[in-house]
Amino acid sequence: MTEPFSQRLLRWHAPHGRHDLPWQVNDPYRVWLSEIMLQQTQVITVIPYYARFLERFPDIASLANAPLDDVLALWSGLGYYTRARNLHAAAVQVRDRFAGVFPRSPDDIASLPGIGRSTAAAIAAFSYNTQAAILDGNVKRVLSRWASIEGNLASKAIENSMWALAESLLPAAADMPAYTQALMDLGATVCTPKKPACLACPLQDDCVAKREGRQLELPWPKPKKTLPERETVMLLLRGDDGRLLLEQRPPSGIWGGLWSLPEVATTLEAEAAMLARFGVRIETDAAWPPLVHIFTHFRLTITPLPARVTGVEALAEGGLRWFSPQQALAAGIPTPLRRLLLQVTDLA
DNA sequence: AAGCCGGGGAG
DNA sequence: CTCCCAGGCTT
Repeated sequence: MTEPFSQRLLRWHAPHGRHDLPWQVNDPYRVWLSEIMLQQTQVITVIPYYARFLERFPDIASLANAPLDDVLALWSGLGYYTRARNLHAAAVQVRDRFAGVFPRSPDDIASLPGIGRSTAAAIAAFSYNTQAAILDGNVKRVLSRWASIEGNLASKAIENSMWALAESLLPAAADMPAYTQALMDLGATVCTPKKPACLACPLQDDCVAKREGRQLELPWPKPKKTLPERETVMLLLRGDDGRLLLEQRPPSGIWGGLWSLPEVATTLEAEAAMLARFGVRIETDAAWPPLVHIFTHFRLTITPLPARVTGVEALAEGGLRWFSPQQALAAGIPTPLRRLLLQVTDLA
């Protein structure tokens, strides 16, 4: 009779798991913040953002009472900016709906914006020893191999069965924090996508994929599609004092809520478009060489177009604002603009 | 059920 | 280059 799934994981985790990550503390705010930052983002990337964020917003109250722009500025470069918007909105809800105390039940936690079933379970398990299962990319890979689950992991049927399996494997409440961490660590360090270290795995004895030698065939790969190509022209509108004119983007969509350069479809229509949209007269110079930015779902070619503003009376309208290069770098801006600004400041 | 939403690490 | 990461929300 082999030891239960959870006990083998716990026994493996004690010597081989990750025990010194900065958010491994008994504080729901820090756990929550880390879980949001870690959504679709690797640990090594998150660590410096997490430290800066916590220094500026040490508790939920300071986050709830801060302007959204300050939150976005600290999120700048991390991507998926809806996470920052939801994080701020959720802090406000904790303040107003839960009297400033982070909620305890998974359902209450998942009622906050940006927190779904898996993230709510992780927060509750780490903070309150709650017996709730997580189901993230790591767990899906581990379970799909261990139980030899075929099919597209994104499909509803597969997902439902994996939730049920994950719930059935939970240990006693006191073991939930270590168990939840162990599952993540196993997926990140042993049951990896490319070269799983099955001989180091505590689940190798009853892993169906291992037994059948099909570790590399599971989980099924996501159907891939070719990246669409898009193009845009970003206006480098500089004032006599060297400042740049930025436009705040709409709340939803790419780079939602961030400050970026005004965009037009083509270099030829730049002057007419700026006049029509903002009542601003500009004169353009020669375009700079384009730079390419890769998203998950498309490839964006950006042509920087330097220009001068010749009529400034309408600038209060339309979400436009002057930024010095240093101010812009400290604001919530998308990564390609950060790269572009570093070129500009080098030239200045 | 499928699409949208960033950026970067790793191989 | 490709794959995918401590997913959730919208349609």
